[in-house]
Amino acid sequence: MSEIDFIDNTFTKYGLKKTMFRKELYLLFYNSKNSLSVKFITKEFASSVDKASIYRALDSFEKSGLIHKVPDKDNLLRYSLCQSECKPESHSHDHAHLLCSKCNETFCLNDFEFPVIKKHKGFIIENYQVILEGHCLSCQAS
Amino acid sequence: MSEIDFIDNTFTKYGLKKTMFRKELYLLFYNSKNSLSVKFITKEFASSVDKASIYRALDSFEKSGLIHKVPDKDNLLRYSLCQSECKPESHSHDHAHLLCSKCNETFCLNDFEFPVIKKHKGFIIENYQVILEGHCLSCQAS
DNA sequence: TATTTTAACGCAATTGAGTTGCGTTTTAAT
DNA sequence: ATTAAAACGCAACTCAATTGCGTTAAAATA
Repeated sequence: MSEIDFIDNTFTKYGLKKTMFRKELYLLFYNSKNSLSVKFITKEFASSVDKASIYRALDSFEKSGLIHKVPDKDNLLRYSLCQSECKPESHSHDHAHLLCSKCNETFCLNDFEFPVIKKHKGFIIENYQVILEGHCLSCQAS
Repeated sequence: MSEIDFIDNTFTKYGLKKTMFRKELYLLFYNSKNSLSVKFITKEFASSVDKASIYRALDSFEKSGLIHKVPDKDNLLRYSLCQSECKPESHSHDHAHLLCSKCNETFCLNDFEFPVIKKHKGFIIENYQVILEGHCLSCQAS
């Protein structure tokens, strides 16, 4: 299956309208190992796409379960492709995120194991968010 | 020791200038069980204090090790009193935070234990941030 | 294929949290 | 009492993110 067909199928599956820009945006996520910041995406599309369209597309991708928000040191919007199957109303992102304090990049640690606790001192815990701050591989070398 | 004396001592200890507003702000933290948002603080001081002064005071409190940032669902600034002894350049906040998705309140879980991992797949981990989303005690009743 | 419906788009204006510059006031040091 | 330093109020500003609206492109229907 070609790249184009793959995207078409994915968009059909998730009920997304197939516009030029949105297909290219998805491709950007697909070809990227890490998460993408709005700033990066904006640069990538230069002046060809309005920022409002970018924000709306990201929002729509997230709502449909294609991408998910990832934490950012400066509290800016940043997204990453969902690894597992996510649905509009049920994202399952119990994986941890690593924030590299040198390059400021965010990595999804999909295989990071964390003890699941449902209750703590009466609190009912439904969701985890684990952020690990440290140094990524490429930043240790330098 | 009276409340006033206590605040005076604390400010002397942390090298903070004793202004009327800052002492009241500290008292607000001291008398509050949970973390405080800037919005709440602003309302509390109504129009008597400028928002710039609030932001500057919070910043100064944090830098001196009196309060620490806590996560917020909407990524807004929110602070909480440091429990343990913190110093300007060495905050130790390895406790988890609970975000109640009903009342949107944030709680410090100072006694929450989690495994300390220094390395994961080559990443060097220096700091943790654990956020538990769920329901607090008072919101379970309703 | 032509027509209608629906959602995405571009553009401009707006929001709102947080910051900064600056002259003035208050606190602390001398 | 005088001087130095930090905090204050006010206004202007920054910048990410959002919203309104008329236009354009994609999907549904005839």
